[in-house]
Amino acid sequence: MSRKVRVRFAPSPTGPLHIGGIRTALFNYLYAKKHNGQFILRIEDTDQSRYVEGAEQYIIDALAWCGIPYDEGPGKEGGLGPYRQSERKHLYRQYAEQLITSGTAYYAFDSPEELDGRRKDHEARGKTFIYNWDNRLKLSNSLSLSEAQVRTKLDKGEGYVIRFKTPQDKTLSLQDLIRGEIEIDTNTLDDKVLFKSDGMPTYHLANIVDDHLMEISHVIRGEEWLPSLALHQQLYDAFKWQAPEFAHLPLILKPTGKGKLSKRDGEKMGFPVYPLSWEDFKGYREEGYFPEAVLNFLALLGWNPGTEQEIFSLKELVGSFTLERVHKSAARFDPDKTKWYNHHYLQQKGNEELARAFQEILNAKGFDSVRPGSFDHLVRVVSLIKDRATFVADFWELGDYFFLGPTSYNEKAVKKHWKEGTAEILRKLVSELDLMEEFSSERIEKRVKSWIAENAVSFGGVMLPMRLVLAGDLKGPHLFDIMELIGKDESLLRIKRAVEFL
RNA sequence: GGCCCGUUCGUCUAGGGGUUAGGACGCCAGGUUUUCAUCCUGGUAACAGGGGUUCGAUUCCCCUACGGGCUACCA
Repeated sequence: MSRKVRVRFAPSPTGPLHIGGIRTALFNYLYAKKHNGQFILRIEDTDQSRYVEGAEQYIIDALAWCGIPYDEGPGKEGGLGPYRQSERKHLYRQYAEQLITSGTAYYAFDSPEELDGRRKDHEARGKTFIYNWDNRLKLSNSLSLSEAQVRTKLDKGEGYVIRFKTPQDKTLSLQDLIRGEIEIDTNTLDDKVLFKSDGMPTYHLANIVDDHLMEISHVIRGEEWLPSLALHQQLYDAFKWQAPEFAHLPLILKPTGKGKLSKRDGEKMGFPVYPLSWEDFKGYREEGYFPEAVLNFLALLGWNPGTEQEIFSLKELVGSFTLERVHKSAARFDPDKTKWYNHHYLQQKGNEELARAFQEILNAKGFDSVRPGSFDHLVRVVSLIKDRATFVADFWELGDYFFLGPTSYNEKAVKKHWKEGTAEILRKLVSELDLMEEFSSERIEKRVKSWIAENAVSFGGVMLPMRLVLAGDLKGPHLFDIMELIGKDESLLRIKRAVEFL
């Protein structure tokens, strides 16, 4: 009864994958790995007119960046390929014809223009035209025409499509792993095109044929496919093939407003909807998100383990994932939570790793070395500021004063903390600190504290202005740590400069 | 319009015939930090509405409303 688990992610290369697609891929991957099965990538490029250059590579790169590798797919033959439908083109016609022979499909000669005309006509009258049991005998097809007429048309090479002949007056009982039983009255269905006049199959045919040939056991896809389930199930029955099990995932909706998430939302609201950048649209990778954060967030959108655990590694997800716990209802995408996850994962990273990433940003800004010293120094900087960072790129904003003296001072802070005697106090303190040999955080702290005590000045009256002149603002980690890291000369220079300036 | 799917705090969600309806994000407050942030503690806030069934319904059923999807020789 139970088959070997083989699932597939089957995107169409019509553009970049967005995070909804990534989540579908992820759930397929999790299900496969949970059951020691295979995760297959199949490129559904049967519509030549919508093919977008680079989209397939994008899909492959995106999956790789996310860390959900496929076991079989383009460039990774598994014996049941090829995995690009355009390369399987020759396979499909025979299956469509097989259905004609068995009486479950028929040739239709109506031109797209004719059909379009009918649709418009019906629409004008407030009705909807669908090609179905009710009207197919009034249309031009091998059901309404005589055998001789059909023969003639075919011989003449007239364009045709092959349509599925939906049965009449039947109630279909469909099973969905997430939604349970769904009943459909076949009279509400239309006779879908299976094979197009350009010699290519439609999605429906290619999908069923390939899933069968590739021995797919479970079809896990977005909810937008739910209406097609009736057709697909009937196709399996018509071929007398064992159908895979189906699971339709809830959709991902935009953060606010109506509708499902689209690429425009990210643009408007300032968060990525794509894993990788695509043209003008920024990707998660480029915005500084970690793949583990994206995956963790996506996994909890529409699924939960039933416990209060929120942090999951991919491995843990594989262990906990079940389709039974996938939701029925659509989920709104929440950019804030994604950031929270990223903050969490950033804290998990080692300082060296983060320093290396930060180094790249510094290089780009023209700092090839931070201070004589460098990498170790950078690691220390990172260790001091990382807990307040969500992205590696935040490090600059958070710690620019480690690399550059302030070019301006926070006005409000100056107004509040730069009093009349402040300059004089700092001038004296500089002379005091100048005597120091070992300029370590600990020593500086000791020295400053005792100096404050001896001179009977207030702590805040010294510390706040000092911070202001060293960092340009009232922000940052322990002041003496900052001083040690930027060094004695630079520290004193900054103070002197400020005393003159302010 | 037709068909289908759905509906617990603002958001992601747990729960399930009798609960103070739990957690997380966000937000707010307090604490820590003589700064800012992190962090810690606390707080705010929800069962769409109406009918049933039942001793009792947020939980089961029906209707309505609302949300969403599909309705192509696109996937």
